[in-house]
Amino acid sequence: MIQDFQTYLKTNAGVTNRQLEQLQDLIFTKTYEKGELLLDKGQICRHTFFVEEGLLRFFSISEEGKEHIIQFAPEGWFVSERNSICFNEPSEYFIDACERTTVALMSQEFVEKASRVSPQFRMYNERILQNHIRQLQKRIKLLIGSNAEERYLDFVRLYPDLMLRVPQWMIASYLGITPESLSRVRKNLVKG
Amino acid sequence: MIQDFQTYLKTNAGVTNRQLEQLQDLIFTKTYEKGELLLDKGQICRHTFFVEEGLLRFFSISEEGKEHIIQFAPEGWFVSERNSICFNEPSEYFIDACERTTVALMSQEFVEKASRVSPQFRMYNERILQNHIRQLQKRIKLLIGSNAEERYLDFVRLYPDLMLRVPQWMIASYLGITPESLSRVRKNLVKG
DNA sequence: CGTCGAATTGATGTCATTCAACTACAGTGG
DNA sequence: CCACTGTAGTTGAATGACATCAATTCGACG
Repeated sequence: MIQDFQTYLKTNAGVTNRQLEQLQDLIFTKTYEKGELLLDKGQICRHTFFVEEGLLRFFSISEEGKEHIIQFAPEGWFVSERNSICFNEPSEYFIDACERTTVALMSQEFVEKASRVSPQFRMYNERILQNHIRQLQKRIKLLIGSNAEERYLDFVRLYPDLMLRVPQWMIASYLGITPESLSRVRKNLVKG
Repeated sequence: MIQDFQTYLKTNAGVTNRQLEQLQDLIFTKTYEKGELLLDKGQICRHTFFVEEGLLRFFSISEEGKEHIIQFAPEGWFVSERNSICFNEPSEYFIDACERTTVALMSQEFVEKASRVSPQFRMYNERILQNHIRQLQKRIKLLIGSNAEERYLDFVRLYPDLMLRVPQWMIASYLGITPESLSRVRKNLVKG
């Protein structure tokens, strides 16, 4: 599936063709190979990424060297390191590509100009933030209130397609358990 | 400590006296007694609450009847159920007062008008959202990557004053562990 | 075919939960 | 003023969930 950035803005945010024209010179896309880093820890993050095709992964690495996946971003999703973008601090997180991925790059300049020329964009952008908060809160609720099995089932229900696209150990890392544990959870579900 | 809403907007968001004047008829405050509900599950949330004095608690209750605290809101913090406000859905969460609490009520009408008359307010409001997302991401990182002790230490470091204001079982509920476990974690820290 | 990473499985260990008993303390009513 | 009650917090013993470590299998790919 491909999700063209400008088409997305038109259909979902209600941005008009005229408004888009004014933004043309600030819209860039870029393709990253599987495994390639879009953002390294310590870097200042300059863009919000919109995924047109492929899959990104937003994660941290603990002192013991373990990866913890905070978020997946498939087609039609946004990711960025807000610490870094808003407050000009070095990133605490990594972003890389789980598959060959094409993204639209939204600089702060783009976001500001788009917000100025398109009230629809500004509104939609805020909606995105609100929605993101909802999701994160729900995830926290699951993490503090549910066991591995329930969290896995919720993941499957929410992101059925990701199931098929990401290796199991990444799902385990997203759920906050070990790959071995996830394997056993799955085994239990099949026979149970 | 008291955090007057209008003073807060002036100092932190850069809202001017003139702008505030235009908003006077949309600003209301209300005081809730300890234990009183500000938002019940199933209700539609009509306001974002700004805490002027006291302490609020944003939480859910599982099927087994256990409370899971998603967020605390002491003086100078905002809380709301975004599901409910933005998308007009019945709330999945509760908000209640841990202490006698005075809040400023921001209706959607207020937020919209304030955003119109005060670009500073609009910008600040967006910053609040961005910052909220940062925090939630950090909390998720802790929940999937750290054990009870580390999460507790992080909590103490981040919210030293809350330590003294909320009962231990609430902190446990926030950390995603049982009160008994938290008691043991604390015991270990003292002797260790 | 051989290699490498992903996934499974078993044995064992660790951390947190559960259940129950007990202490401490604040509030209530006699 | 003291007994009664309820809630918070602590502690112990048993259990359960998930982690760890090690061995094996599976499958993709050069």
